[in-house]
Amino acid sequence: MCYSTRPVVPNPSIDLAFAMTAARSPFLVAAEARGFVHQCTDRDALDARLLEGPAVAYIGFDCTADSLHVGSLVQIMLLRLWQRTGNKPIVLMGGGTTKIGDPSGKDETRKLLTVDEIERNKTGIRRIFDRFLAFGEGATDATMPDNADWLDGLQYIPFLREYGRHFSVNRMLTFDSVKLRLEREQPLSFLEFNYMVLQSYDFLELARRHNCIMQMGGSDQWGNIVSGAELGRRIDNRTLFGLTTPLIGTASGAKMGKTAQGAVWLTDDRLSAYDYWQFWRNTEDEDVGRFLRLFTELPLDEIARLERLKDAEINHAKQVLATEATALCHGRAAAEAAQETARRVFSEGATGSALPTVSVPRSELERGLPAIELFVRAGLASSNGEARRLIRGGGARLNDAAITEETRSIGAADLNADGIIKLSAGRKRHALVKAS
RNA sequence: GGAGGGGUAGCCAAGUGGUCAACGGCAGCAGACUGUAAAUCUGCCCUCUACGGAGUUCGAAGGUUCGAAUCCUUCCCCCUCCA
Repeated sequence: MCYSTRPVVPNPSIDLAFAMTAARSPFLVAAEARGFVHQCTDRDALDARLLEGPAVAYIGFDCTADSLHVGSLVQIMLLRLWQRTGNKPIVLMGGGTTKIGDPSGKDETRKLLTVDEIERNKTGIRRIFDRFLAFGEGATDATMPDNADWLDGLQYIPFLREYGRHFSVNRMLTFDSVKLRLEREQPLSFLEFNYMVLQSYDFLELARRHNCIMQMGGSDQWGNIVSGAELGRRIDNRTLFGLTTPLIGTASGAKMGKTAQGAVWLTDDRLSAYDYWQFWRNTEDEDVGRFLRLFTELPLDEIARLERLKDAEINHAKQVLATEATALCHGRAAAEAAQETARRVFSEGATGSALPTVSVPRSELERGLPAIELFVRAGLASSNGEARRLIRGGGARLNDAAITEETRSIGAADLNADGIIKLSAGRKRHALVKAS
C-alpha cells in the first residue's frame, strides 16, 4: 500500500525501458505517457487483460492523519486515471494496518493511534477522495473498504499456519523497508515487521472479495506489492498485477510538498486553496511539464506546447498548472479565485479576497497594537521573536511599505481606503487585517 | 541474564567541568539577483526582551561543585555481541 506518504527524491538511475511494444489499453497508454509508471509486473499480460474489459485495482492509504498531502497525490491521480479509463478503483483504508504502522521510509516507530482517531481520519480522507473519484455501486464506481474488516478478526495460529508459511524471513530481510532500518541500526519491532505480511494478505483478500487484479502504489511499496501478488499465486493460483509510480521530487532534488507552513495538505481546513495554488505556481521550471502530465488532465499536446515555453514565458504554464491542479482538488471556482487573487497581489500589488484574513476589534485598533503582535496574529510569524527578526531582516511590510522599526505600532490610521490593512512577510506571504 | 556502545535543538552531528544557548551540515525563513522558478551570495534560525540582558534546554530524577551537556547515583529507552 502506499500507506507511506513521505516526501521523496527522484531516482534517475532507474530508467524504464518501456520501449518494447506500445501499450494498447487506454489505461496503460495514458499512464505510461503521463509518467505514472515506474515498475510493473508482467506489463504485457496486464495490457492484454485490460483490453478484455473493466478491471478492479486498489491502492491502500493509511489513516494516520485526517487529511492527505501532495505526497499521495500521484496515487490519487493514478486511481482517477484508472477510473476514467473505464476501470473500478478501490481505495483501501488501512484501518487495520494503521494499528501496526508501515516501517517503509521511517526511522522510527510511528506512535500507535487509537481506534477513535483512526475513524476520524478515515472520514477526513474520504472527503478528499470524493473530489477525485466517483463512488457508488456501479461497475466502475469507486469503493472504499477498510482492511480492519478482515484483519481485526484474524486468528494468530490459523493465520500463521495458512499464510505465514508462505513468507520467507530471509527474503523479507532483503526488502528496503526492513533493510534500511537494520542498516541504520534503528529499531524495528516485530509488530512493524508484520506489516508487509498483512499488506500482502490485503491484496489476496481484495482479490477474493472484489475480484481485484492489481495493486498500485509508490515505488517504495514495490516489495510489499510483489509479495502480495505472489501470495495470491501460491494460495489461490491467481494472476495478480502490481504497478508502482515513480518517486516524485523536484528537479533540484528537494523533497516535494513542503512549504512555509509545513506539508501541502489537500484539504482547505489545513491549507487554503490560495496557498495550494501558490504551491503549484512556484514549481521549478524543469518540473512544469512533468507535473502538468501527472497532476492535471490537460491533453498531452497542449502540455507539450506549454512545456516548450522559455524564461519568463514559462510562468504562464505554471499558472495553468496551478489552476488546473487546484481545480481538481478544491473545485474550479476556488481555483479561479486563487488565480485572480494572485494576479491582483503580484501584478498589481493590490489585495485579493482569497488572502488569509484576521479581524481585530475596532477598539483595539483605535488604541493601536504592536506590529509584532499583529504579524503573529495574522499567522505570518509563529512567535514574537520571529516577527521581530522578520522586521530586522527587512522582510516585513505594512501596506507594501517596509517596516523599519521593531516597535512600530499599527492602528486605525493604517487602514486603507477599503478599511483593510495589508501585512506581508516577504514577497509572497500576505495577510489582511480587518476591523470588526 | 552477561559484556560493550549509545540517547545533544525539526533532522544528521560535534562537544566530555567554566570561554556552551552549545562547532558543522541539512531542512526552514528573510534580503539581494530574477520571472512569485532554480542556482548563487548575505543575514536569521529555543523563548521573552525596555536590546543592557533575562528565562528555560543536551533521555528522566536526584547528587557533587563557586560552576555540569560534560563527574557520581538511580531509573527509562535504543544498538551490537554472548548465553
